[in-house]
Amino acid sequence: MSKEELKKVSDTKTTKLFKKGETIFEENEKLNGVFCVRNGVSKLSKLSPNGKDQIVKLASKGAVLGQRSVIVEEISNLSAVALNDMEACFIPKNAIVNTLNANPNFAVEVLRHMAHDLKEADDVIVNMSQKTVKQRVAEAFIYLKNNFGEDKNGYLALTLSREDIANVVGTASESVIRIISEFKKKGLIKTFGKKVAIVDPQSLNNLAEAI
Amino acid sequence: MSKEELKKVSDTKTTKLFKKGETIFEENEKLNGVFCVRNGVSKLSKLSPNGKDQIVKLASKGAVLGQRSVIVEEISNLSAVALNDMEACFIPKNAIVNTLNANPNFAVEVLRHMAHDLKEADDVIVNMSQKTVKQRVAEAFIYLKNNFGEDKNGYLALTLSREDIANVVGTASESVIRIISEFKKKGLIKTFGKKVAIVDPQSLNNLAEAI
DNA sequence: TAGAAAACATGACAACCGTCAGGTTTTAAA
DNA sequence: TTTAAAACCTGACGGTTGTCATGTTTTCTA
Repeated sequence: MSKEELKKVSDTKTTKLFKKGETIFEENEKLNGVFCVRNGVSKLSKLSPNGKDQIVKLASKGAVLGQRSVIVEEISNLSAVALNDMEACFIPKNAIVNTLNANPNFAVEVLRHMAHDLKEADDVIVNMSQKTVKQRVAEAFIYLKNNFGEDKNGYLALTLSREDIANVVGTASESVIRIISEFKKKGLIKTFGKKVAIVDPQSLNNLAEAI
Repeated sequence: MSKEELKKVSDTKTTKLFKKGETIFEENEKLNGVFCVRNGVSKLSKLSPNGKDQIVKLASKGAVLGQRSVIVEEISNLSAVALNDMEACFIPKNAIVNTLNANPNFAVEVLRHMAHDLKEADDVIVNMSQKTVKQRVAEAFIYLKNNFGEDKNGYLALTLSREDIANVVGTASESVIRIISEFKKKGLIKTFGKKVAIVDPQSLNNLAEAI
């Protein structure tokens, strides 16, 4: 969603706080507005019939949660949970709808944003179906580095539990744990508690992209 | 894309014909317009680094090909190939852009459509990552029935090669072949040449959805 | 701070699935 | 119609990955 356009609306709104682990909204919930992330990171996930959670997207500062469902006026197809303490402002549905109608450029802005999301989703589909679990874990680390950066010591700024990594990658947490220890042995990454640091980005990337 | 809105534009355009197997556009191609499917079915696929093609979507009558790329003004992230003889009309980029700006409702219509695609993509991600190949093949047959129907003899109206099914499901063609013969033995489906008919929809559905 | 709960870790094992290799059948083209 | 190519099919085999079981460490809370 357009930062400029949305800023006008969101600046008038108060900020809500969500603690780590708190649910922002659930799957199949009727949303009467969207949440604009000011701070922190949220996981957007969907429950599979087999009872496992699949994380579809990680949303951080600037991202808008629930816009898809609000626009098509459907119940949410995803649930949103805070991965760390979050600040987000709530924008009621009618504010969105009004702006969409009043400002023609706004719709196009939102459209562009959703088109981008759609492309990313296509990429995820290809990765999920064509790559091995090991490749996907490697890619997840690269993604985390590119999108959330590293702390002063070179560790990934966003720390996910093994379980969450498994839910991003679509595998079992045991597999993630095993792959992490394999990557450590090979000198591709290092860890400190739950934190992960990429040691050899080149090799990790080769592994993720290669045949 | 809105049928009403688009109809105004598309009716003024002549129809292009594509033979079975013919390429409509390729990945990384710069598109200067979109294709509106009048007849026939196209596969939209993306090449994975491992050299395999992943079919992301099947587009039939009423679908618009290339709109995502045209809207964000990027080169195409997918390639489009005709699965059978097709009729499609070409709508140049500027016609789209003009209509987007001129008609505020049009943008919202397109937005809704893209929001729908995005939800479907999310579902595909979950299926790909959480279901077994067997479940995905079962689901593919159900999908083909629901979206393209059956012929007078009860066979799926859209006949895909084993290879194409494999590319939809994200597996090897051998696996698809093996699973098809297993489904036949179990009385879930029957085949006639390349054609497939669903014999026991209930059991097939259970298999696709179950734990 | 102690105890409980959650997260992390590792081994064993079987099922799943991709690959290779060899066939047969179907399709398309000469 | 003959021939070549493509598609289909099956078996064998090994690597990958999910599951279960069990133990350790970390985190949370009373």
